[in-house]
Amino acid sequence: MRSTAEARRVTVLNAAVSAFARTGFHATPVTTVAAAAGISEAYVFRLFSGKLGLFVAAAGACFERIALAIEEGAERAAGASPEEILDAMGGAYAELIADRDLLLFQVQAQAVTDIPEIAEAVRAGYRRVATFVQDRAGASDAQVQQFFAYGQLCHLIVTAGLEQVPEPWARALIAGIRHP
Amino acid sequence: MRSTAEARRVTVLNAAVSAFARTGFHATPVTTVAAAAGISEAYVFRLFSGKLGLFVAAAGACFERIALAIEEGAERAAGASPEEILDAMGGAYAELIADRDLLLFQVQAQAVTDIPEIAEAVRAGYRRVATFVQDRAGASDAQVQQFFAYGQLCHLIVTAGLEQVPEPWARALIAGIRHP
DNA sequence: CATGTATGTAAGTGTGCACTCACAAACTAG
DNA sequence: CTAGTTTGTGAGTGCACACTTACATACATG
Repeated sequence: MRSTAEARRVTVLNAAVSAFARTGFHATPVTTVAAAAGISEAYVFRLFSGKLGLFVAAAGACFERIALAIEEGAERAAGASPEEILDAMGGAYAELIADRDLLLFQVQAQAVTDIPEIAEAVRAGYRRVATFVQDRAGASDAQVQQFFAYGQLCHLIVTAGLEQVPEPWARALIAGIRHP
Repeated sequence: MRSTAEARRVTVLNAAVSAFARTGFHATPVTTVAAAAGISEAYVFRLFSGKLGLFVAAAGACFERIALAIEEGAERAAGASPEEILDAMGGAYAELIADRDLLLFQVQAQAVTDIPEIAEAVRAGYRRVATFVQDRAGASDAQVQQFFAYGQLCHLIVTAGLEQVPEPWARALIAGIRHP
């Protein structure tokens, strides 16, 4: 035994988040994930229940990492006002998605919510993050809503590549957003 | 000649926006679009330059309809304050995406921006809408940004099916958003 | 060492789908 | 009527990819 199955699963999930982030569920062959993880395609199918199971597990890993980062951000602003805590959470999130994999994976997951298992995974992910933001920051409904609205705006900025667009409309959409 | 090629193209594009909205670029066979348009798959390939050409043309049609709706909304609030014009535009947009095809198509398009032609089509679409909002409403950068941020929040609400979720975090994200 | 179990893979199999081609029917122009 | 153009399709072709099966190799335990 070179490795335990559980350790392999972690490796594969990291590769899966990256691969699915780039090309999405349907356009990402399992072979690509397997190659990135350094194992055979057949073994991926033994470790996860089909491509769908792999994607759902990757979604879990993705939101897990997001939730952890936001919790960490909240730690740094412990005891401050809701606005300051939200700001710290936003900063932690901005740092986390600098490499774009986690952001793009969310976009890809939202695009395949016609598959019920994925829709449920997406809801579960946002449930975890949203309830935490609401409880931990002590933020109002409107503040939580705003937090997620501008988070979703980041998705547009990154997928459309607006950082590279010098025109005024693009600059307006980017203005003040951290790190897209 | 039953119909002219140009008329067929319009029919096919309507079918394409609907079909791609539901299952996305990679998971939507051209056969599905052809069947919905009532013609053969082979003829779709003659009318458009491949599946990619069809998707890009559908994106054009999608943003065209969005732009028209927003312009119409602006008409109704002609001469009012920026806030009121933005509100009228938002209302017109909310009406338009009641059937969800146009909203879901945008989500699907954003998910396949790794294909350069699609990325450019997405940018062109948002360029048109954003510049119009900015110019016509006379809105500040921050107002335009907010307009799009809450528009993107609608994408999340619809794809994750949050209207059906009774939990507090979901209610907070939906609160005050028109018609999702 | 023998037996059992977990880790790992090479080599298929079947299917779905993008795209093509040869051909047909309708319409137009002279 | 004939010749040419446009609209339209049925029947392929080839390839990519999800998933399986049979088999190999490492490690543990008695």
